[in-house]
Amino acid sequence: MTDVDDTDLRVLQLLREDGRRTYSEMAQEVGLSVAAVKRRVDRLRELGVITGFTVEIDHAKLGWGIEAFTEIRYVGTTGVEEIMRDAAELPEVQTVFTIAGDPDALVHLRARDIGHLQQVIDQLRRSGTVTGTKTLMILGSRSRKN
Amino acid sequence: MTDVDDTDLRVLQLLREDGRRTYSEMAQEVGLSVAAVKRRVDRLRELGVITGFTVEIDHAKLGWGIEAFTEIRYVGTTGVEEIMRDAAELPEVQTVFTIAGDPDALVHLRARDIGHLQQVIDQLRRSGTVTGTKTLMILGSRSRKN
DNA sequence: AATGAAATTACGCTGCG
DNA sequence: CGCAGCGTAATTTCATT
Repeated sequence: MTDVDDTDLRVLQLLREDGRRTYSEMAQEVGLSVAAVKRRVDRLRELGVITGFTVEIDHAKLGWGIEAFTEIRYVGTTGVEEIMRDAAELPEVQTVFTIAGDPDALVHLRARDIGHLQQVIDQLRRSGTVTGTKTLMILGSRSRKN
Repeated sequence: MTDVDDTDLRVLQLLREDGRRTYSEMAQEVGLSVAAVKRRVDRLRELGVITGFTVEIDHAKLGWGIEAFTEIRYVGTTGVEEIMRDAAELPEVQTVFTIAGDPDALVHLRARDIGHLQQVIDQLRRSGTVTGTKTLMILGSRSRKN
């Protein structure tokens, strides 16, 4: 497959913790030169292991305090591509997961308030071939930090 | 609460697209000086709007091709903190979401293969006060890129 | 209070061994 | 992979509105 060694994994780990880490800092951590670390990161990008870098945002602080998952069921003729396209259009949709079995999709949503959430769910239900939804309200979450 | 203006939002958007963008590049985009953009980013970090930066990884390319959500139900006496702690221990657990109602938690998992996934689910079921699980296998996903 | 310009420091990048 | 040199970016300071 792809040959990624332990040093690559350590570099990835360091970048997961802080995606803006400097090469110099990582070089010290893994005991290589700055150039060597840069070459590894470049290579991981070319391999497609690293798909990008991004900022982590506290959406609640931006006034988007509501978070939910909505399970969606579609009529049997609906294709995966169609599901993805429909749902991923809305700005409130964080991620669309297509699922094997039941439900057909799981959509991660963010909204300003409950009213806004209801509006988004209504839009999802209206779009085409949806037969039903079930929404799970998220109270909190914890991602692995280390 | 927090005053975040349109320029801040544009900077956040630029950092969402590429978390390693230079201040110079963003400065040109938003029509401010490099120093002004840096100060805004620093301020957004202090406000807690920006919680960090990270790398986006194609886990399948690292041999973790299996992705799933597992809904978990607990006995009535189980507290939220306990749920978080138990589940977030495992390295296969990406994120633990606590849910209002039924189920009690939704856990985003990654594993190397189906056998590995089953092993992880068994561990979750064993840990303490779990009364039942239902696992949704993820076939694909699409996050909002723009 | 937030900005831009300038100066200093640090880092990114490339070619060569 | 490391080293070295040059260009670019980050960061701090200072002056301005």
